[in-house]
Amino acid sequence: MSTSENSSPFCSGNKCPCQEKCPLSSALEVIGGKWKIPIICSLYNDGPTRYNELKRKIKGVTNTMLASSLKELESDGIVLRTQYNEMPLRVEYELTENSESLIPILGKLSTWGKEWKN
Amino acid sequence: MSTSENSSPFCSGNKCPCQEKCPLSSALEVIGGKWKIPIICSLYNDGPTRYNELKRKIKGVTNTMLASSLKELESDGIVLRTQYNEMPLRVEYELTENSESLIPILGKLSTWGKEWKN
DNA sequence: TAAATTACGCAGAAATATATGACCGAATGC
DNA sequence: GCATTCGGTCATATATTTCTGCGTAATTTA
Repeated sequence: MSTSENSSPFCSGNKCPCQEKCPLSSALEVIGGKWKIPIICSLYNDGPTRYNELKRKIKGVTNTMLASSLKELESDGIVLRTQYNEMPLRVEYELTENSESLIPILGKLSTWGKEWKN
Repeated sequence: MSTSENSSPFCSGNKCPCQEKCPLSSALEVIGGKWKIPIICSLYNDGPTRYNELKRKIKGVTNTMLASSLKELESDGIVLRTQYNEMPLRVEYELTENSESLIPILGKLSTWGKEWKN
């Protein structure tokens, strides 16, 4: 079987197994880690949420992890941080429009996960 | 906003943010880790492959990681290990039928990853 | 006869991810 | 006056993941 122009559905051309970073691995890095999915899920379910509210909702998360995960999600364009300079300070996190295209994919992965467990 | 019967597309009912393990996180555990995607990708592209051939194709992988990743994928039902008692020993790895439903989802995640990068 | 191939296993080290608990300054409620 | 809330930061500790290098037994190749 020659790896010609016929490219894999998820790896770039015949470069796979991935010598260079394949887009799938990149995508998995964005949503990987212990707390990213719970964060995305919570924001999707409840809309804009303040930091401490998020912390209360996501059981077990620490300040360190919540703050760093939010930062990564923000720099990856999944989460939008909005700061209102009231007193006390109000900061709200929500999903970006860009991330909307990700949700149905996660839904399918979730369904697969359910079925795969039997 | 009350979290009633209206359930999230990828988390189980109103249990999310995930107190119990959500199926999406479970799914991500199956394909997570540094080498799982390259392995799945290689097996998908090239079909049944022997251990050392796989090792040559997946650049940078060590015996420890390749062996342990293959074992996990096998116990998760993604990869099938077939041993032929010839001399020298021949062992072939390939994707299971069960895993076929996963491929198009990974494809979409990959597409998302590509677009997300711009 | 020596070297390479086969499919890995193992111990220990290094790198990365995650957790713990204290702390910040301004404001508010008791 | 004291504790709490706001949204985090920081240093350190632990846990998990991944890497390094070596070893195996049978067999084929040079």
